[in-house]
Amino acid sequence: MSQSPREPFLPVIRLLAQTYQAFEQFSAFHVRQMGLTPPQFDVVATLGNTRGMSCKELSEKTLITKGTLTGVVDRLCDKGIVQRTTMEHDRRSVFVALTARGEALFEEAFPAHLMHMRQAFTAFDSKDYDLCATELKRLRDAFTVAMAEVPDETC
Amino acid sequence: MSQSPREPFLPVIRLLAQTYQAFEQFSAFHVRQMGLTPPQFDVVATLGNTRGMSCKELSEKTLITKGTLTGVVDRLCDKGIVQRTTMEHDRRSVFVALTARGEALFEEAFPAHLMHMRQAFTAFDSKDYDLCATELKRLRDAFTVAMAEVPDETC
DNA sequence: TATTGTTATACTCTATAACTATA
DNA sequence: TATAGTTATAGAGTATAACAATA
Repeated sequence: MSQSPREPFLPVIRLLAQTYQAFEQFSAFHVRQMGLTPPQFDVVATLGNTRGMSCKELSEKTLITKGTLTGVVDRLCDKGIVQRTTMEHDRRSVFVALTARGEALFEEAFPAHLMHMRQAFTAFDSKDYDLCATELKRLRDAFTVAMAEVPDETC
Repeated sequence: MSQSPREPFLPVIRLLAQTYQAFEQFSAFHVRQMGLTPPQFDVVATLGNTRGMSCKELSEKTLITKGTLTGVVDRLCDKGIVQRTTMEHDRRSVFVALTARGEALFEEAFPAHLMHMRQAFTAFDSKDYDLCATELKRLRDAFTVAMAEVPDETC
């Protein structure tokens, strides 16, 4: 039923979507068991093993836009997992860091999450990882380059 | 700064997330220019070149759960892009199809979207597509298998 | 009883832009 | 003026479960 591949990238796009959805489903399933949403877990994982960072930096690393990040951080504050402090040298900046409780959650949840994810890779050897990483990198860069060339079209 | 790769799958997961985000950004940018959200476009693209299908089938193809799908289809109905009809032989089912206007949108928007997406793949040859597809398939199946083995853990 | 779809909750995230306070 | 964050809007998608109609 599939047409002749006049658009040879279509299967790749479809596969990428399917792969990500499968990953998301598998990952989010476990994340929610820890009482976090995927974006919240993303923030916690980013703050883990650091002393904290500004909202700007956090936004860049998680790719969550600043407006949305405020809300996500709000909810993590409510849960007592992260805390905000204004920075001394630039009082426009807000420093976000894990609380003691957040640290504890990270120490426990992150390894547990790794263990969960590891189950998906039991059949992979180091050559497989390399191949996979190489192809993903190529794809990622293709989209990134294409996106960088587009924005002018907006106006 | 990156630790020794005790978890060799971590780079792969990170790359997958980055790749999908880059794709999403590039794709959604164009989808929104057509006045649709990504899930709405997904539905329109699935209905395109078909005579329509039940919500159940639509839900399976788009991976949008039935509860959410009702809302997405509602909004597409409001826009006059799809229409619902109850099915004769099984009156529990609802048949969803593009309207004439929806068809027109599809005929115009889908090729335009393909052209947009094609820009990301200018550097790919047929060998690249194959490699990429192979690795994505392996990853997708790994997550799918792992997910299938997990649910019992829930109880 | 099982299935299809809608409804009802209650959140969470999203985009966008205006706004505040610094710098 | 420019930057970092927050707030304000207005949607839109999500999970979940209860529900109605039909099979």
